[in-house]
Parts: sequence; C-alpha cells; structure tokens
Amino acid sequence: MKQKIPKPGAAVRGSTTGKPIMALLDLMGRRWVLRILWELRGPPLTFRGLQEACGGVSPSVLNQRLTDLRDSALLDLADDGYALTPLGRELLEQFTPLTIWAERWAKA
Amino acid sequence: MKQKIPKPGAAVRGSTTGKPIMALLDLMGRRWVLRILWELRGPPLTFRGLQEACGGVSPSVLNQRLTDLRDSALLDLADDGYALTPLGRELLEQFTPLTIWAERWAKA
DNA sequence: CTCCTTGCTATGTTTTTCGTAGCACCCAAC
DNA sequence: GTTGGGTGCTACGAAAAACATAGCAAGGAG
Repeated sequence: MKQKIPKPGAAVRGSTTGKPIMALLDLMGRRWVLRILWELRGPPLTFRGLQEACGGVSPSVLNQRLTDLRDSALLDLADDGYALTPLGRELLEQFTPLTIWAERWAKA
Repeated sequence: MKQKIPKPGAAVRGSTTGKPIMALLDLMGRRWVLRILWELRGPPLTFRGLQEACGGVSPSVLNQRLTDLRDSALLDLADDGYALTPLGRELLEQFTPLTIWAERWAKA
C-alpha cells in the first residue's frame, strides 16, 4: 500500500499547497470513492452488500477505499453495516443535484 | 487504449443499467478529471498551462482525460486554449460549494 | 459440531498512470 | 531560410493501482 490518504493541510498528488479542496479532489478522484458515497445514500450496507452494489468491485480495492474514507471521517462501520457519518452525508448532499444534471447531460 | 469512455445509456465500470449518474460517477472517478474541471473554472488554459496547473501531470494522461472530457462534451479546445463548454460549466457549478465544505472538513 | 454470514487478507495478473523524450506544426525574428 | 520559441500531442518503458480469485478468522444459529 504505497498510496497515501489525502488530508487537508498536507501535500497531495499534484499540489503542495495543502488547500483542503485539493485533498478533496485527490480523494474523490480515486476509483470507486464517488460510487461508494453514492451507494451509501440510503440505508447502511454490509461489506458484501456494498461490494455487490458497486457491481462486484474486488474486495481489496473496496477495503482500501473504505479505509481511505474512514480515515477521512466520511463513513463508519456500525453494527448494521457501513454508513456515512454526518460529515459524509453533508458531502453527499452536495452531489445530489448531480442526478438531475446527469439526466440533462444524457440528452446532449 | 483499452479504456472506454463512459456514456450515459451504456454500461460502465460496475454498472450495466445505463443510468446517466453511473456514467458520470465512472467518468469523474478517473484521475485528474475533477482537478481538470476545477482548474478550468477560470480563463481558458493551454495544454501546457493546464498541465502545469495540475502540478505537472504527465501529458499522456492529460491528453487521455482531455479526450474523455471532449467526448463527453464537457470541454473544448478553442483558439485561446481549453475551456469548459456551457454544459461543463454547469457541472462545475454543482461543485462550487465544495470549497466551503472542504474548509469545514479540514477542521474535523 | 456444522452451516452460514460477517469483515477482510493474500496471491498473482492486468490495467492505468507515470516520467521522459521527442515529433510535427506554426509563427516571428533574424 | 534558419533559428528559436510556442503550440498540441505521441511513444515507450517503468511504476503503481486496480483487478479476480481464493481463502482465513470470528461470530451466531441450529
């Protein structure tokens, strides 16, 4: 595991400024991160449930991403499965209008 | 180049539904895509200008991503450089609140 | 005990990304 | 006309990330 988890205040891939937005763009530019957040918009999911929701993503990558996201305080593992933290849910809400936008995009 | 460009209505990585949002999540989950959109929030940038703005990303990947984004009608190359299309600008606007969110995230 | 589900790890392979070098084109200066 | 600068972009080998598959360890139910 050579990949570092991007944190606001630290240098990330392609930026040494430490600006939070850069850390965020780095984190979200990793495969499955956006999708995972998206799939957790509803009720909590188990590891395998999440894996299935993401179309059978390999467990190694899934686990890596879950680690990333847990370290970033965006999700947590509770008794009933993985779920977004309040912070994570806030982030997801920023994306909700994307569904509507994507529909418009589909027409173009 | 074995990578397919995700299009709404077609199957993408991890989803066969053809739902636009899935194509969007696939596209944006690729390295540098979010960053490129972000760096083009201001005036148009040349290929090399964009490359520099992204912290020296390698030209091969940059070009691949530019192809992806042009095929997706999110940006275009004009006389004064690469710039977002109206559609791309719309998408970027969905992300603008992210800066504020990222600041809050940095504190947590 | 057996059976099933849980989260997750280990392994080897394939795909993506990377870094460097350099091509082809255009234009202005000399 | 050739040198020097810019442009967009490609080629190639090396490194890193993502992949598929198998399986482990723990817990709960019957």
